[in-house]
Amino acid sequence: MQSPVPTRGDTRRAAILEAATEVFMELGYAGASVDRIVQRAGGSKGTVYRHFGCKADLFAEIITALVARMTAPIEHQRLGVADGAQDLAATLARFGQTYLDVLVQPQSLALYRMVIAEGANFPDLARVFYERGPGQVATQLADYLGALGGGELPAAPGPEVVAREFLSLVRSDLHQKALLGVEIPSPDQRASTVARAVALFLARYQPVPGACVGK
Amino acid sequence: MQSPVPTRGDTRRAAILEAATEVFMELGYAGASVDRIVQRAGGSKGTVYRHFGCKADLFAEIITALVARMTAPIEHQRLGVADGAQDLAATLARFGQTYLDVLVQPQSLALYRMVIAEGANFPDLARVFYERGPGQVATQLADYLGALGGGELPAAPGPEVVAREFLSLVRSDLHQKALLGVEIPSPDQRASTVARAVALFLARYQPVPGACVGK
DNA sequence: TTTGAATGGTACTGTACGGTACGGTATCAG
DNA sequence: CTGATACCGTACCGTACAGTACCATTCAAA
Repeated sequence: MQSPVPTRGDTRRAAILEAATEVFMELGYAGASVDRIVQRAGGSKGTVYRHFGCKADLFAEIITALVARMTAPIEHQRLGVADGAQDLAATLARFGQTYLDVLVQPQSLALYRMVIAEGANFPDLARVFYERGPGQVATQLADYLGALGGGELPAAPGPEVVAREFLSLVRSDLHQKALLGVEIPSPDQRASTVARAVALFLARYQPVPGACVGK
Repeated sequence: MQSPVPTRGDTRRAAILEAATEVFMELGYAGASVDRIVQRAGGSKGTVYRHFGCKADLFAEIITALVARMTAPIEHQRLGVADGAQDLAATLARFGQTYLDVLVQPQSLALYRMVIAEGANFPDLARVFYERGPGQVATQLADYLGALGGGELPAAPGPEVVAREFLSLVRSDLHQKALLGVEIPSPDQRASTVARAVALFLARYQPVPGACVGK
């Protein structure tokens, strides 16, 4: 990938990225000044512009890095079909819990706020954020559900739609409230929300064998 | 309420409010300059400051007005229990459809973006927005569901939680995608999403009489 | 018609920002 | 040791912004 021994430039670049990430997450793109970033990173303004060209490019690089960092714990959840379908409930619960925990952590909230706030000024960035972030998570879950086969889940609307339904149940309104700064949900709240999402989801898509399937 | 014949000050004030609303919704709070608002409203800068004091106060007044305007079509849906419970599906569908249509219209999206973007700088405003906006809608639906009685809906988690589950199903990920500017959902998409939300919701909470209630 | 308040137009102040220029200094390869 | 390159510190430029000051004009009430 890259040289194992970081040059001086690499160190400086990393320090600027780290400081800028913090400042951007605290103040947003418009609210963060380059001078403030330099102040936290140490060093000089010219170095920032030599490495990143302009404030917008620095921002773009940070956002894409943050998306990857945010989705990492979720993508790391390898949704194996081999476990068998009777573990569907447990798998969904685990996946949903990780998803929700990631969503409401402060860094994710700051990232969401930045992308939503600057979406009009950085349309490409907003698209990349969605595709590599929420969209990717939905696709991951959809692939798992699709691989389970039609035996368990009715393929009526396609696994993508079903996956998005589940994820929206998991988000509930906790994500919205957290985004607005109204309330950060407690771990208990999150756990019970996930549990209810799984129950509601399976009540529809995994009827007990022998039960009457409505309509 | 107020004098039926508007004074000159009233008309001027209204014109400024209208122009400022447009500019704020297009450019956000930080991106909108007072000069730009004056340019669109006509008149002079001094008049703006005489009527509203400062930019932040003007913004606050506009946000609260927008919340009321946004929720009006939803609150206007009087959820009557008298219709009987067999119309639960139709009621939910109608309510959910109105809710989703309102959510993805450009003005609502602009409002959400502004509040999320400036939530850190206007924490009180964010709280008011949530309580009088999404929170109020959820309460409205919860009151209806609660009034239906335990016969139809198991009061297990309380109607508030159940209402929020339904609304999150209706939002699905359409609201998120629209907020990010990735995709404005078509009327067909919205309708089918609402239909699926109702079906999924009722499959759990309104089992066909005589059917086996899982667990 | 007169009088006082509200308005329009414009110029202004102070400040903050993104970005650049430049001289002195540290780092590293040859 | 020598040269080239990157870095630091700082000063600077142009611009944009929120908010104020001032005066001529317009409006509405008496």
